[in-house]
Amino acid sequence: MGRPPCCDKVLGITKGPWTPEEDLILASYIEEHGPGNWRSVPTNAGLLRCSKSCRLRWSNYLRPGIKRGNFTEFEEKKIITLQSLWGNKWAAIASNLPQRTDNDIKNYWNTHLKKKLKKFHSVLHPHHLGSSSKSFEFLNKDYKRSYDRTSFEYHHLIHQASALNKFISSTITNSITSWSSSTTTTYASSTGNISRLLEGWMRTSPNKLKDSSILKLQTTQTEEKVLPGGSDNSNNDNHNTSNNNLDDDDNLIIKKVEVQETCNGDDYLISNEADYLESLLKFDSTTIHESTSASSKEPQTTNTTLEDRVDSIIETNHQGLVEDDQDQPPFSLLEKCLLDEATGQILEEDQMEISPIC
DNA sequence: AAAAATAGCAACCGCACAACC
DNA sequence: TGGTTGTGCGGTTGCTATTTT
Repeated sequence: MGRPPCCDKVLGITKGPWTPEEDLILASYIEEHGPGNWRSVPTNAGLLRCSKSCRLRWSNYLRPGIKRGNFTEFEEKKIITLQSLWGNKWAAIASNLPQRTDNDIKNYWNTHLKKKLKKFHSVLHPHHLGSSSKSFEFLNKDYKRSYDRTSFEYHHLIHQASALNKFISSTITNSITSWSSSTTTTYASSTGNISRLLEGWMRTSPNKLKDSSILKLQTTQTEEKVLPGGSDNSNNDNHNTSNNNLDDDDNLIIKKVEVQETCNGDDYLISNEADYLESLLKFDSTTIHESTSASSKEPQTTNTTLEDRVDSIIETNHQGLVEDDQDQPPFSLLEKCLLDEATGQILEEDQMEISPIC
């Protein structure tokens, strides 16, 4: 069976980068008719593009409300956290960052965050160099099954979670200064995006739009100001990013020294596991109850052994994954710890809770 | 100053799945 | 019930800009 050939196999279909004219045509059409029925969009709008290409262009670039440019430290830590929980579920992650597209997040992960995590992994496991491309999959994997508390994996998870927690805290703290000085740009509408495009296009092709009606359209249809600097702005963003990367590299070096200083023996593992488990137990039992078991109203006892408590945490976490109809997202305490301790007031900062993965 | 290497990102590709007929 | 279509999604590619040599 299988799908018939995509329309982009048809001769005469334009591929490659979109021109400002095409963007304008598409945006105008969507604004008039609304998104949907993409099959008919190229024909009706008079575009020599495949429907898929139109949909992607709209959803990843022209759609109103898309924020482009630098990711904030809050967005960054949210991506790191969610990726560690869900893996490469970019659409799900993007749903928690409404102004970002899945493609944008994916690119940012692949070009920035993955490198940071790779370095982090190499610091943690210098003897496992080269196997760090999936640094945090241990969380995602372990998230999906129950644990044997006597197993090596269990202790390894606790250890890595502790290290991850510290890493995120360190990265966030170190990046706050650099990120806070950078600015992000919100493109409130598709016409705003097109204005930016036109600006950039005119810079590279100053003669192209000399008498273009599109230019007139741009200046008359939108009251929005083109950002000062236009494409230069993005260049500045790139510079900022580069500087940030340098900063992060320095921070990672410092971090490496710190880790090496504290990783001098087995005591490190034991003490940190103990510390981390202790930190887990500091959570109010009501919080555990509310975040993982909305259906049960029974109060949680706090007079239990450490092992029992951890078992309870993991068990409720596991159940949380199974029960789809819960009001609360299936967040484990471990994950909540990572989230809260690593990011400070992550939820308070933004008044936005993380949606459960579908 | 020029060539090579690298980074960043927009766009493409192909699979999966649900809705529809 | 099975085929077709539309859409969503994640992985990958290829172009351009920037940095390094």
